[in-house]
Amino acid sequence: MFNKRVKIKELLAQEPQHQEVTVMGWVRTFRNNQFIALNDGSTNNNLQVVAELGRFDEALLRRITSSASLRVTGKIVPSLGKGQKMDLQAETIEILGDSDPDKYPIQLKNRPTLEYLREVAHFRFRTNTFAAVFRVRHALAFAVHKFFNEKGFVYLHTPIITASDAEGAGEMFRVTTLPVDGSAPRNEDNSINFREDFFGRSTNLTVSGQLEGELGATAFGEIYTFGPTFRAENSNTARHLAEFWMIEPEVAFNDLEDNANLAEEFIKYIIRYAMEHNREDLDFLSQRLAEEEKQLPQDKRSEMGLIEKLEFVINNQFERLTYTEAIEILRESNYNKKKKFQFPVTGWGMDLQSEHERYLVEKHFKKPVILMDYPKEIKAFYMRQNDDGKTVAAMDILAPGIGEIVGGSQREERLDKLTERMGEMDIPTEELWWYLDTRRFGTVPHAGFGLGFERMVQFVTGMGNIRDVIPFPRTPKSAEF
RNA sequence: UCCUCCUUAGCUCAGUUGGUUAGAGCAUCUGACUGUUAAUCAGAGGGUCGCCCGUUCAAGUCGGGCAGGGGGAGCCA
Repeated sequence: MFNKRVKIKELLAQEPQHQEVTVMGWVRTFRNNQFIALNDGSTNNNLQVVAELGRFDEALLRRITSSASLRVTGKIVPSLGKGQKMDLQAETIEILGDSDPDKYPIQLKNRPTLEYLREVAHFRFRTNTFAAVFRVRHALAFAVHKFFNEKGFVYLHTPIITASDAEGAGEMFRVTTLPVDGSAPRNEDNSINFREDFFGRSTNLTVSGQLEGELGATAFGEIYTFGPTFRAENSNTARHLAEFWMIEPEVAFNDLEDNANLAEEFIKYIIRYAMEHNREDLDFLSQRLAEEEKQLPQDKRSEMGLIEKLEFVINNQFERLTYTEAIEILRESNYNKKKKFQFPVTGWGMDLQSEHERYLVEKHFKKPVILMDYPKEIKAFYMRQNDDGKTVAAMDILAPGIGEIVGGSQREERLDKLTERMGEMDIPTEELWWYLDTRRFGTVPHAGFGLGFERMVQFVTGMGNIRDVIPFPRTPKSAEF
């Protein structure tokens, strides 16, 4: 009985010809004691249910309130009104669940802010903006798997609990079953004795699946991971989360250029997929963004609308240049000469500040930029050393409005070079014996990258805050829901 | 973690140089109307002005501390 319902999205695609249907969903608005805008989450477009005057009990109509859930049966007829092509002429209306309008926290007519909706995140999917965002998120996630599957990659589940703390990718969350009240077993020097812990050693939540990914790549040829990642950094920004989802492909026999090609093709593919399958939601989000930007001063508004921006990205080559070239552009820029940068461009070897990256992406090139070959001092130990002795085969992709969306590199496959670098950077080689073994037995050139999924969702939906593109955000001092 | 701004009704916000009973729109409730499109019209209820301490005859308003949130920065994806 219940599964006989028709989805509103399918219904709206049909022609009204007095077909008998059952729909179920949640009330968005109830106008004129007669017209119910019903939404079932399949689309932002509501079905107009008409409860003919006098046909239904006063007591029943009283219960049709914002977000009450209904089962309605009736006939689909051409609408007499102007805003929609069809109505559902209700024959029976059943309240599945009441919603007390005095207590329900979201009144759509009040234009609740994104910040407020974050406080009632358990209901925010019932708003058009969040419904659109999370349907697009779904499409992008699905496209990730589709892309790699079509290319023959193996989806490898790397561990969420890891023992190595040698990756240097940031602060970690400890995983333990030892008591936290001070009664944990101690060593002679009073440090915690983790041999007594669940895993018999100190463990953490993963900050990256890359090292394990490399183990897969050097057997399957190409793998990707797509899973949760955890960073215990005290980062309070619109683009950081303590728990986020990362996609990490790793490919044997690829060099840095292959790596950049893969990343660019991948990004374009998943955007195109969302454009083809979720056009309505993207149109809605594009409009939402335009509305929001109307309130900004002219010079702060985007030059392109959301749809326009996405089309531009999928139809144009990303700009590729080396770190060294980027430093030159920045040094020669009028911005730098007029001392408009907060951090002056001092010269080769400096780490790029986000204002520098933004200048390159948003002012100079006005498109996504792939920066390659960074000084080895500012990059991780596993990146392949270039012949110049100064740089490593690193690659960052910077997206307009978001900043770094991809970080990757060709990996150092030469055992001696790798261990030498680990020594210089105080990375314990003993702990990573299994990682180094790939360089001892059949080592191959290989490369990979990490793409922050939420940042990608931000880019595609135009949402300014990363907390609004993950269903239940985890950030410092915040883990409700 | 640093800089900066904010916190007043269920929501979004006004609130003057400190001064009597703190306002509006929307939401909610009651009534009217009935092919509406954020329906409309009339009326009603709704406040420990984030929390604590201080200055003052008097604090929503001034000062200090704390908490939460926004924007920017760092770390990064």
